[in-house]
Amino acid sequence: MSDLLERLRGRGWRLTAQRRVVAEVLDGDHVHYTADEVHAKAAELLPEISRATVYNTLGELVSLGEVMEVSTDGRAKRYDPNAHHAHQHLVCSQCGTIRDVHPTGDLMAVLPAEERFGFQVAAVEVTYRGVCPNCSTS
Amino acid sequence: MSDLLERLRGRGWRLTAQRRVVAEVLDGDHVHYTADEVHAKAAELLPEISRATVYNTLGELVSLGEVMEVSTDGRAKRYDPNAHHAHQHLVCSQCGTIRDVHPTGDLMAVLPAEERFGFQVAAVEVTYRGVCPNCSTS
DNA sequence: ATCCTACATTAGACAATGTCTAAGTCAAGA
DNA sequence: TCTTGACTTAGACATTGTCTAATGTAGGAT
Repeated sequence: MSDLLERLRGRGWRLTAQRRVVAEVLDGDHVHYTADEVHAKAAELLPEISRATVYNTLGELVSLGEVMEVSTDGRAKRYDPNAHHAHQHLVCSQCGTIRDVHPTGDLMAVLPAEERFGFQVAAVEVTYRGVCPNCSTS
Repeated sequence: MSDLLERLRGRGWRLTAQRRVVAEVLDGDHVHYTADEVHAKAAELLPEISRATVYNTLGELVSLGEVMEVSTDGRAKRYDPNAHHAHQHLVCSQCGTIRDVHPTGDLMAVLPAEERFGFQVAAVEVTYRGVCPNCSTS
């Protein structure tokens, strides 16, 4: 993630303190924050950052393909910085914990041509749901 | 869908005009309405029906396993009455059209045990994304 | 057929999440 | 250092969903 900012600057991104902070919050593996969580954590580093800027910045990172948008529950969208490594998600039905997972095989190939209805299919998203070890013991 | 109401009455559901109308709106294949769309269509049949009742009724139908909740876009949830036939969804990235599709093979089986992190995995949801024939020609 | 009562419905306030606008600020090239 | 177009801000607004207290009613009991 450290070269993310350089990469974006190469694409004409103006480098501001706000964007730096948002990128810093999203740094790391297995990060799946909501926009408000990103805002809260960013505000610890840069108290005057506004909600609108966080939303704008997240939207730009998604458009640029640097961050994945995940909506596993129909509530707030979550932002996953692990966009450069294809993966899917495993979600706990009780506590909402999200793990990145890697199913085997070609998930696109299992959709037969006659089930594509003339669509040009470009992507597949998979969400596994279950109960995590923490929730199943308590 | 015609025996849905009977089935639910057998489970102790009180049969009201409002619930009848919501069930009628959801009748059919390839239906994927939002709660507000259901409300609008229900209000054509029963003008005084309230939003709260539609939300309540949809929530109950989901709990009872008669209707599936689908969130393909992080916006409004959609309600799919085709809950008794396992299927997945193919969504147009441009116009949002949703088709029911049936991938081959066992989607659960492609998640290796070492990728389950101790979860008891119960369900899998797949969303294919692409451009529909209508949008790709225009 | 009528009555009772627990369950269902209603209007509207409230909550959560996301979008937009107009005014002020600033990064980075000239 | 200056300038300018891109960025940020506060807060209004929009969308979607939830909750509450008052009122209505389905269906069993009589």
